[in-house]
Amino acid sequence: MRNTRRSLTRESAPETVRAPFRAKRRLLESAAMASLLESGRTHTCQQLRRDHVDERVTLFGWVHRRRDHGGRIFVDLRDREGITQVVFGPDIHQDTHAQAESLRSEFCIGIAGKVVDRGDNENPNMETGGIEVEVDALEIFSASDTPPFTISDDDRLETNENVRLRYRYLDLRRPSFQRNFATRARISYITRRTLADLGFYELETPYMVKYTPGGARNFLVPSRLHPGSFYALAESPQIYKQLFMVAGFDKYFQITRCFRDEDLRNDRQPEFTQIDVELSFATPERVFGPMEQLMGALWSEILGTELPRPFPRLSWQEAMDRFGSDKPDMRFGLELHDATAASRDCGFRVFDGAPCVKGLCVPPDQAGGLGRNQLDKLTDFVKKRENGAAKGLAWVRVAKDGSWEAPFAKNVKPEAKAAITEAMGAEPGSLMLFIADEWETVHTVLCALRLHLRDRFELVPPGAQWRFLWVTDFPLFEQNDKGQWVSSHHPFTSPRPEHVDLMLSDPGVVRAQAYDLVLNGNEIGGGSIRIHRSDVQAKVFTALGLSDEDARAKFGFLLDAFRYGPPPHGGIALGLDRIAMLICGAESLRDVIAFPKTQRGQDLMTGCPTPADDPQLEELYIRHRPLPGGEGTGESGAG
RNA sequence: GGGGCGGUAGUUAAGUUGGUUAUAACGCCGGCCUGUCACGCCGGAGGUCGCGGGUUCGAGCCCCGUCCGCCCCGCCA
Repeated sequence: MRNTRRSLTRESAPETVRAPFRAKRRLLESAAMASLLESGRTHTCQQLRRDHVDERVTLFGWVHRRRDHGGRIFVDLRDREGITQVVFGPDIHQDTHAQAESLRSEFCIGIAGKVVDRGDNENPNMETGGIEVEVDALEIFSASDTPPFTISDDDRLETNENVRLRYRYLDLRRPSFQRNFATRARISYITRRTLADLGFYELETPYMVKYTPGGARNFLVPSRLHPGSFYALAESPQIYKQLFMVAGFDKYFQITRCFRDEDLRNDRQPEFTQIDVELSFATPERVFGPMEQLMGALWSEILGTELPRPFPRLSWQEAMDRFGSDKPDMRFGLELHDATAASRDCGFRVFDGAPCVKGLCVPPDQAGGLGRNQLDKLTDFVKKRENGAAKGLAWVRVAKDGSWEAPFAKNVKPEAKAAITEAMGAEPGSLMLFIADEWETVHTVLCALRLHLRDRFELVPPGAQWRFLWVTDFPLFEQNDKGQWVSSHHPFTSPRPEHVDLMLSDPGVVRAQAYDLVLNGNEIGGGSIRIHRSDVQAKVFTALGLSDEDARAKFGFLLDAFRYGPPPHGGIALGLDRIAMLICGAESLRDVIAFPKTQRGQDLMTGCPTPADDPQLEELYIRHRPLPGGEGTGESGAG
């Protein structure tokens, strides 16, 4: 449907006029076909330089752009490596020049000819701009419909994402994508080489696994052989890699796909790739070492950057206190300051009534950029975060004499003002921004505000900075919205040994031997030391409110395995897609995943997911309920 | 589940208070052109204004609903 009109305009009119010419050209094409493809290309479209002048070369690629001057036709020939200008002319080769008149964008062709120096006509904007190829043989491997958008990295030709996703194979032809996927391939290669050299076995685990409750929502796969039963797509190889340790494999890694049926984001896809690692006789440091080595190899070989090692470590508590985040962006300051103690009984009801009062102190040189209007916008910003958890933003401008300019200034006792100003590290001209609320709200909102100001004031100095960070000692448990204790990481995470006895009496303070690898505010990996002692595991299940029967039903096979001499072990999983995104400088995960899904989980190219046929469903003994808002016809496909 | 931005020619966009034949650029088609490199010049074709309903003498524009894309919160390590 979509190309009918275009092909008509292209084909119909000239077909009659040019029929004899075309017949002749077909003969020429078929004659060339045998030779060029057969003999193969001699170079890529990136290689030729002045050194190659006078050589006879063969290039294969796509018509990137065509400039027809009548007596001269210039074609920019593009392959995955680069672009080379090739030129046709009657004085170079009469028939080939005539043949080249039919070339259009994205035709896939092969050319042969002589490399010539462009002399004064060189193009300094092209790496191959010093030369061109004078073509004496052209082979059109295949023609192309007019592409729906121009294959280019030029911002001025930017196309809507839905169109690009529908023609993903064309979008991927752009030079920037070609580069990203070349980089991604190198990341995979360097990862395999580095970890293999360190003695890790690359082993595979199943994708179709037993459903385990908790954590992310699973995709389900119905079993035909067991009607009414389902596999789950693995949300991670977690349990299997632990069983590898029980099996005595000692060190394992895998570059593997994981599946999670949760809502999508810029940096979250329903299927994504992890570098999954586990090792026996592990301590956190024995996990960090190889991972730092891996990161070092990636950054060194791909970006030419030598990362300072070891990476800094920060406890979860300190990360939260100072940055309000368990994945702080360490490239700039603007840390959180605690004014809770200083503002006790200060007279301002909002502060007095809050369990936690903390804030950011914007230094004088940036504070000037925040007028009343801007502050109102910041207030709106914080009110909208976390489903509107924060009730407002309190701001104070510190005047030259240290006095306060703030809507509520006269409510606050003078001695409290001084104490708060001091606690915030403010000086004359500073702007203090406070959130007074529950501990969690204060920190999450200030974290969001901190990142917002980072972007607003461009607080990250220009130039690539890579601030890796290990965040350690996460809480072992957290409370869900029903007040139940649940695992922060997963139930096999080991508590710090000295906290084992606190698990039942004071679960909230127990810290886990769990850690995240953070880079510039992005979580790029996370892992833990696992529990290998059944008495400790039993206490965790008790703390989680899991009965023996429940635990056996859910994880019986693992508990059984752990009765046979499990080694102490631990590991980590790194997000390969996110790492690729950061190394490539991409803004979205979609830029480093070849065939991504949209935010609603669809593949716009294939149109999936699609309703299943009745016979398929019948075979699986599946019948779905009436669809929301529909008649139950399964009508939910793309429109 | 919630908030925000967007959807007009193949593509990117403009479109006034609701008013006659919906504009432009790029692309496409035809012609010309031997040094372009975002080639240039002349001519031409191309529209279900996302979809459905409503208000109106009249809707791209106003109202209601709905679909799709992106960003964010919840959710998710």
